[in-house]
Amino acid sequence: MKRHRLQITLNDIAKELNVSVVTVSKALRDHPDISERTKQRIKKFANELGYTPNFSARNLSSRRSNTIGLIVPKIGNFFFPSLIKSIYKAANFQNYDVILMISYDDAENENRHLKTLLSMRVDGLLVAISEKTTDIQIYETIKKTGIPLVFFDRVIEGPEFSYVKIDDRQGACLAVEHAINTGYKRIAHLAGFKEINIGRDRCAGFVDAMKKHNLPVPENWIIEGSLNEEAGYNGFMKLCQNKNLPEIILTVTFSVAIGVFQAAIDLGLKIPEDIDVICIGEGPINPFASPSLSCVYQPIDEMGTKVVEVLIRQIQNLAAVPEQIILPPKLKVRETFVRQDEMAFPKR
Amino acid sequence: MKRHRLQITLNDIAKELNVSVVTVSKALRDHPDISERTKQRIKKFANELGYTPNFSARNLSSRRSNTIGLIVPKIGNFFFPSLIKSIYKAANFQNYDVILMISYDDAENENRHLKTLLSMRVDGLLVAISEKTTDIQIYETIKKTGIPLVFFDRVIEGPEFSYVKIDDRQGACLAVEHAINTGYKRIAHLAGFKEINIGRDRCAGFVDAMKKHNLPVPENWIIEGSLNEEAGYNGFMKLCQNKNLPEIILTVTFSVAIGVFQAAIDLGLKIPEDIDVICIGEGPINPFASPSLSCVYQPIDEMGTKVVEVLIRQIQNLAAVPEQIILPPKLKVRETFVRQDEMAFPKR
DNA sequence: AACGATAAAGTTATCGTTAACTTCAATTAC
DNA sequence: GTAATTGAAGTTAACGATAACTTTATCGTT
Repeated sequence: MKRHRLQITLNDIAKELNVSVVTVSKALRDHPDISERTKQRIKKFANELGYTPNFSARNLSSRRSNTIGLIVPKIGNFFFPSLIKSIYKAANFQNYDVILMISYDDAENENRHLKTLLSMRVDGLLVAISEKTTDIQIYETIKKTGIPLVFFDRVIEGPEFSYVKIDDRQGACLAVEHAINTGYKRIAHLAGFKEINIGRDRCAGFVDAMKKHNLPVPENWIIEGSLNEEAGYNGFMKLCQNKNLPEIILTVTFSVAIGVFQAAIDLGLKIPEDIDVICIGEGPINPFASPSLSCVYQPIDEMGTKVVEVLIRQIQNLAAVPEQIILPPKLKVRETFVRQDEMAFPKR
Repeated sequence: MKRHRLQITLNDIAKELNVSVVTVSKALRDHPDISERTKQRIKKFANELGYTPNFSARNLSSRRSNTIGLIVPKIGNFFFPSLIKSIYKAANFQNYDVILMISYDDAENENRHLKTLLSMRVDGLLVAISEKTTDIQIYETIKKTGIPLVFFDRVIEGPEFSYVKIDDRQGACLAVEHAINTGYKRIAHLAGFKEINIGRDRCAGFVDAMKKHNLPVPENWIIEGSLNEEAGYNGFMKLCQNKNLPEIILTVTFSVAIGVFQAAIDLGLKIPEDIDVICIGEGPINPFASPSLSCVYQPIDEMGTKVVEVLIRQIQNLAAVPEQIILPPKLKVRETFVRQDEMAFPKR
C-alpha cells in the first residue's frame, strides 16, 4: 500500500518561487522579517496550490499544538453535548482547537484516549472521568509530568488536581427540599454509584435534606446504579417490587429520569398521578409534558467557560497552583423548553 | 512562556540502555529484527519511564496517521451520537483512531475542521455535511488531492463522490402511506431546506405518497425550515396560524417532532387527540408516551459499519472507484424504548 | 567616509520517529 | 574450510516545519 499523496509542502513553494523554505514559512505566518510584497507573492501562490501546513511537522518543530484534548464519558444525553459546545466556544475564542474523545463510560477507553492525546502532545487536558474510573494512577503520572489537566463535572478530588464542578450535594438537597415543601414525605432516590463524586455527593445531599426535615432516611429506597436510562428503568422496576411505593423519586440524572418514565409506561403507572419524579440536570425539553418534572439546573455554560479558563491559566503558567471551583446549582420548577442557541466560532 | 515538559523520547531510553534509537523504536514496535530478550528489556524500561510515542513525529516519519477524521453537524440529538458510536466501533475494530469534529451546522466551521483534519494528514475523511453547506469546492479539491472521503447521511451527490445514505424518499413515503392507511387524509409536512439531500428527498417522498393515493399535495402545509427543535416549534406555530389544521404532521426529523410537541404544549393542543405526529428518525425513547408517534427507523448501526467499510476500502486502494450505498428505511409503529448497548473497543 | 542600525532575506540545527541500508558476528550449507 | 545465509543490531537520511543565528544590502548619522 504505497502512498502517493501529493501534499504540498513549504519546499514545493520555495523551489517554485526561488526563495528559501524559511522565507515561505515566515511569510505564511506573517513574520515581520518578510516584506509585504514577498508575503503577497508567497501567500497567493500557496493559496493557488492549496497548501495546508502539516500539523505534525509544525507540532514537532514548535513543540506546541495549540490544541486541547477533551474526554467525556458519553454524548448521548443532553448534558455533555451542551457542555462540549460551550467548551468549544471558549477554547476557540482563545485560539485553541479541541480534540474530542468519548470514553463511553469505560475506564479502559479513557486510558487509551489519554495516551493518544498525550502522544499528540496536546497543550492541556479536560476530562470528565468515566463512571468506572477507579485507578487514578495515570492522572498522577500526568500531573507529575506537568501537563495541564483540569477535571470537570465528574472529577477526581484531591488538592493536587484542578477541577470545576457543581455543588452536587447542595443541588440534591435543594431538589429534595422542594419535594418536601410541596408536601411529599415518602421520597426515594435512584442514585449513582458511590465510586463517582456525582453519585456520592448527590446521595449525601438527599440524606442531608431528609435529616434536616426530620424525615427517616429510607435505606431500601436508595438504589444505586449507573447514570443512564437503563439504570433508571431497572432501578424503578426494582423499586416497584416493594408493595410499598414512594410518593416521589429523586433521580441522580435526567437520563435516569427518562428510564423511570419508560418503566412507568411499561408498568401502566401514571406520572405524576401515581408517582412523581424530580431530577438533577435537565434535558432538551421536558419530554413528558409532566408539569411536575422539576429539576436542578446545572449552569452548563458557566462550567464550560470556567473549565477552559482554568486550563488556559495552567497552560500559560505551568507552575500555577491547582484550582478547585464549585458552582452553585439552581432549582428549576416546571422548566420546559431549553433552546440551545447557535454557536459562533471566531474566525482564524 | 517556556516549555519544559519532560516527555520521554526514544533517545532517552536508548542512552540509558546503551542501544541505538532505532533498536528501541523497533523493539517497541515488535519488529522481528530485535531479539526477544532485548525487546523485553526495552519494553520494561519504557514502561517504567511512562514513555508515550510522539504522534507527530511518528506521523511525519511514517507518512500515515492510522486516524480517520469524522465531521458531524451536531451531537445534540439522538441520531448522530448513535452513529458516532457505531463508527467508532467499526473504526477501532480495524485499528483506526477517530478524530471527531462538530460543525454545528455551520459551513465555515465545517471548512475549518476539514483543513485541520487535512493538516493532521488523517488517512481518510467521513463527513455529514452541514445544513448550510452549498459551496462544494473544497470537496472537489480534496477529491483531486486523492484523500479518501466518504459522505454519510447528509451527502453531496455526484458520481465522483462516495457516500452511504438512507433512502430518504422511500422513508418519507412509507411514513405518509402509514398515515394514510390509518385513515388520515389531511397531512402536513414540516420539511427541511431543499438545499440538503435530506430535506429534498424526504419532501419528495411525501409528495410521492400523496400523489400515489390521489390526495392533493397541500403546498401551504409544506413548511421548510431547519432540522432542529426550534424549526419544529416555529413551523408548528406557523401552521397553526391557519384556522384550517391538518390531522397529522410528518416531521423531517425526530428533533423537529420534539419542537412540535413543545409548541403543542404551549398552545394547549393535545397529541394525538387534537393533532397527530409522525416522524423520520427516532429518539432515545418515545418521549411523549404518545402511542401514535410512529417513526421511520433508520438503520444507524448498519450505516456506521458500512461507511467505515467503504472508507477503508478507499484508503487501502486509492484508485478505488467511488461507491454509493443507499440503505432501506423501515417503518416502526409505536416504537418505544431503544436502548443503546454498551460499546466494546478492541484492545490494542 | 566610516559607523552602526535596520530591513529582508538565507543557513543551520533540531524536533522524535521511521524507512532503507549497512555492518558484523554467528550459523548453516556444501 | 569457505561461501552464503541469517540474526541482531547499528548508521544515515529523511519527514515538514520552526527557532535561533547569520548574512547582505541599504540607509541615516556624525
